[in-house]
Amino acid sequence: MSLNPQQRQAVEHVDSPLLVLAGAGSGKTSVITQKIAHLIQRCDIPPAKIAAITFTNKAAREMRERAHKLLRGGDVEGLTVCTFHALGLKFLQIEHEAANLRRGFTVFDADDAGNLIKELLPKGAKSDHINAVRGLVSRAKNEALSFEQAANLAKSPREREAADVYGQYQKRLAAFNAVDFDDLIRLPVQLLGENEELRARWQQKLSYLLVDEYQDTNAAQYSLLKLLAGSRGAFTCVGDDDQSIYAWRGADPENIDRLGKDFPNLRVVKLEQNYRCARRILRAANTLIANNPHTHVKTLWSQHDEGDPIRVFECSDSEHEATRVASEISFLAQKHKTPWSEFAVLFRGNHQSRELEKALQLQRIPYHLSGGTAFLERAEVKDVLAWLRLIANPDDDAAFLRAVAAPKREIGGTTLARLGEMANKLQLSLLRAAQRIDVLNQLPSRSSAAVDAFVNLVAALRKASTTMTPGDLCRKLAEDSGLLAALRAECRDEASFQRRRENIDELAQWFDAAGKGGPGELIAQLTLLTNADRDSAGNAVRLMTLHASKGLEFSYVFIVGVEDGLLPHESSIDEGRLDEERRLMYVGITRAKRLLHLSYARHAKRFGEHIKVTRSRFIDELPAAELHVVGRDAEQDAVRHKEHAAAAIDNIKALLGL
DNA sequence: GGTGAGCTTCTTTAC
DNA sequence: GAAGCTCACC
Repeated sequence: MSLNPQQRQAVEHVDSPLLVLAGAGSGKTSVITQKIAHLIQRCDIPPAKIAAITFTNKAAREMRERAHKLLRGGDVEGLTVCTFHALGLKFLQIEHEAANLRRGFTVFDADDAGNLIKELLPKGAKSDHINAVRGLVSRAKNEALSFEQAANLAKSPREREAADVYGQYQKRLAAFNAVDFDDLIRLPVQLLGENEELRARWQQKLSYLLVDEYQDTNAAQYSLLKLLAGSRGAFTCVGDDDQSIYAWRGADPENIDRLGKDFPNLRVVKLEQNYRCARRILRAANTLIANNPHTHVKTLWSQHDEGDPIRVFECSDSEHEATRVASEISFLAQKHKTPWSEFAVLFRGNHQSRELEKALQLQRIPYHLSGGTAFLERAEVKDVLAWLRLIANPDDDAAFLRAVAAPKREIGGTTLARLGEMANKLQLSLLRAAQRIDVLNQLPSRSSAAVDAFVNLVAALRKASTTMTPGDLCRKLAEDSGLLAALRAECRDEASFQRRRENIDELAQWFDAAGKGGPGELIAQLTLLTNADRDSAGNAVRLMTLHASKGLEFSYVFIVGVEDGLLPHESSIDEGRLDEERRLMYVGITRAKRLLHLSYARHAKRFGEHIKVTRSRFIDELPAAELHVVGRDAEQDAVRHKEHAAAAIDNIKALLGL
């Protein structure tokens, strides 16, 4: 692993803050991992005092693996490689007292948070409205504003309303002994900002910080970086303004320029040699991104071959498109003897994966859907998690409400409303209120017996939790709560019951593997994970969103749904945010090492209706000379592919002896 | 208090 | 065209 002069500079410069402007495929992960090695081996910094921050868990895992490979053995003991959010969580778990949190506090996921906001708004509020408020609250938090500050800064009635909701929302979170994702950054920033002793201690704890995907930091994350780094400025930020694709969640690429102002001794290194893409792919990417305004001009170049032209598939509809992509993958994999894992299919929205999965299954191509939170969103997994949350944190009302109905135990809306009222009056959480005899006595005898039975069950499990591992607790609770029995009754056939049982078991296994920590700590970590991070993908075609693909590379990349309305997305067109959509396309294109496929459908089904579709304006922005458009005769091709698919079904039937 | 028929809304993107 | 929600009925 040899470094070019710029990369070497980036690795060896440690005397002052460093910003690395790293183009796509310019080897920035190598730079970061090599720099970790350099800091440990040459600068004698203990690994436990180094933190490398990434944006996705997937990226964190990959970097950790590469660092381990590079350093071998115990040299990496204690090294922190995680996301900003995971770092914030770790901080809060250690400093929970300063944050006014009790041990085992809950991290609300986006769903929990959304439900809570919905509750705080007048009943029957439109979902637009709810989302708008939720967005505004989140934005205020991403700017590390307290609700008082947000109220002072509010300009419109809507912002004032949101600030007001923000205040109530925080009160509820505090009552639940819970935080949300945004708090994982905001609270550490607040605490470090106002508590000098704490700040000094953490600055002492961490001697060097490395931040990947720096262009995606928001105001709160930037503050966190500054607070942790302190005046020493012992950090390296690596980023690429052309790959900034998270403005919608508060990322501010201006943070790149801010760095130079806040740290006048900042050193800047540019990495412009691309080691990934064939030249034609790189030319296409450069041409596309040239349509965006730039403050930092980079010119990416590559020593690779020209490569094949970029192929553009015109399809009749998304089913046709999926079938065609699957066929092409099958064909290329055989022709070039390439493992499946060198293929990726990228799309704009998660819902687009369905059709692709169907087509891949039909052609018996192994695939792995990454990103998304499908696993954690399964009903049975959420149920078990709700129980665990409630056991770890008796004030978690959201968990109470889910657990109490999983399975059904004769406690319905009326009883819960009554219980909620009394809990409110007594300023207690639902579970604590339900534990009181005076409260139970106010309920009809049948209901109070049911509630009492539930409370006792939780107490028994809670007691059990002190002597068993979280994994075993998981299994015990699924049994004792009656969840498994209800699941068995609910499922029509044995196979689907087994599948769902396995999901619960997988959760238990995750806890077994996660090792140390009480259930509360572990659930909090789990909440931050997405599907991609749970299991190794093995030799399978990767299916993921364009956002999730950032930082990865594949020999063969297919981008599907390259249509106006999808990519660029409708709402981005409406709000005039085309630049970010273009960067998203740029990210997708630059994932490809050898061959890039773009495809679009001419007809689509939207909300059940058929509509006509125009191909993406971004395709027209690509240099025509690098493109090879295939399948203009889409209708005829669709028929061919349907026949192909039918034949595939026959094959499977034959194999199964049907 | 639980259940199913019929209604609406929904599609960005992620920690 | 699915998932979630409301409301009437058991």
